[in-house]
Amino acid sequence: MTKLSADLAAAAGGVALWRQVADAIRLDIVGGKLSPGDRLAGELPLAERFGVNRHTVRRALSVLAEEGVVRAEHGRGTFVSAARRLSYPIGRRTRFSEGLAGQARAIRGQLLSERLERAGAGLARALAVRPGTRLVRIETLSLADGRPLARATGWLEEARFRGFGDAYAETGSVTQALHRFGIDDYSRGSTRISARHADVEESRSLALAPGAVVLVSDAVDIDTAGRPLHAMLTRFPADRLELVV
Amino acid sequence: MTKLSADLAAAAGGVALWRQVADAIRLDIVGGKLSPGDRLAGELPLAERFGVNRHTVRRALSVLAEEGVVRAEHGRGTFVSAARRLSYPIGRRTRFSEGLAGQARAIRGQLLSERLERAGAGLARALAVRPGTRLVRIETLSLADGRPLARATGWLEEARFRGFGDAYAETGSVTQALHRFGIDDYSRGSTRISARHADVEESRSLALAPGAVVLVSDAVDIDTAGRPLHAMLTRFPADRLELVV
DNA sequence: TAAAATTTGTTCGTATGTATA
DNA sequence: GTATACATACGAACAAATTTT
Repeated sequence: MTKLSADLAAAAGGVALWRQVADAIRLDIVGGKLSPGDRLAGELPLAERFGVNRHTVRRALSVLAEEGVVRAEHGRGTFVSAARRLSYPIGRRTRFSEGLAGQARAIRGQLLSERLERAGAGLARALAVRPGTRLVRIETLSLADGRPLARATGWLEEARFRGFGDAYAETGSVTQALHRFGIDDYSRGSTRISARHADVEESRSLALAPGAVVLVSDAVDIDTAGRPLHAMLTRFPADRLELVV
Repeated sequence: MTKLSADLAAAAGGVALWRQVADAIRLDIVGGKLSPGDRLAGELPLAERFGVNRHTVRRALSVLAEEGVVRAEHGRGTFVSAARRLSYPIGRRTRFSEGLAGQARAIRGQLLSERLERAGAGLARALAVRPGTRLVRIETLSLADGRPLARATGWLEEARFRGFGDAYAETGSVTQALHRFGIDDYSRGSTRISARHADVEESRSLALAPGAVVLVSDAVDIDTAGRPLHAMLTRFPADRLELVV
């Protein structure tokens, strides 16, 4: 492991050292190098490894402790408490709850808000409608065992899906809400994946560590005839979830 | 757009305000909200929009100017110079250069280093070999029109692919290097996608903006019989590329 | 049981970076 | 450009809990 002090302090101007150290340690944990129950190296060895002061390591560890990723025990050491990332499979038949079944118990989605919107150029192309078409827009949050796993924005044609938000709110699932509108089966059209820093609203709703990274999936679900049903922009916390293609 | 000062300064401790402002503006550009040639809002309106001091906006813009994303013209304003993200298609037939053909002209890969390694538990499982098997490990960098687009680490069984690094160095392409070893066709097995902050080495080799986000693809290529050929861990700059499934 | 070594926790001081007015 | 307030990072010491010798 290279030193951070000389290299990173210069390389990553604008990002505090304690945050970089915290990110590096969290990566070891969610990446599987360290398992729940494992004891981390001592504060001094860690400070040595990253080339920073012990205070800087302590601050990083205290942040990770607040996140619930590690816990410190006076006189004994610091231990890993959280587990590794969940895997969310993406393919032609992509279903959120089914994909995570077996990895988490209680998976449910909640409706944050619903409103009407006119299709702009991009959405019109994605949904194969004329620009200006009335759309239902829903904002949702999905949780697994109480932990936020996805923050999504969805758009559907209002003419066909008036009241979709209510259906989602009651069922907690896109698949079941679509079922209420007579869609028995659907599949995934395209999925575009990118990544960036979480914005303010995402940090809050996903209960994210400050400055965290989100995976962004920009996707369209289509019916069996290939017609677009549902465009969505989903943000996943990158340290809790990975996408499997 | 919400204010950053009150919300983010508290929410994203450890990340300087000028960096958050720079990231937000860069996102508008690579996300397509602003196009090359467009004029950015003035410094004072921007300061107002983000709820920060004008000096803070100036620092953000000067960083973006150093990256080559915008250029400031004395007395006229600040203009967008860089283009939006490239799209890299991922599917059963995934080929790096083919996937980007049409979006960039000169695409080539260069070999950074090659060495021998013994398979650990994870690699052994991915390549379907016994732990301890001798592997060729190659470190590569791919560029499109001179801009670094991917930093990859690849592993292949040494018994079959001795000298793979040389073949890659000469051809600049995995597909062509495999061809030299008698592999006429191959396809993509699994692909796991995650995201995180770039580490020191990645920041350097990909010429990344400090504190940047990388998309990480952990994938295995298989031959027509379904046997694993090539395990790879590829890091893409999230603000230059998106993955399309 | 007792002493020594480890490890986390706390308190000073000082220098530099960040952000505002 | 200057001044001010706060966050960041380092260094040295000491205290308290725990394990090892």
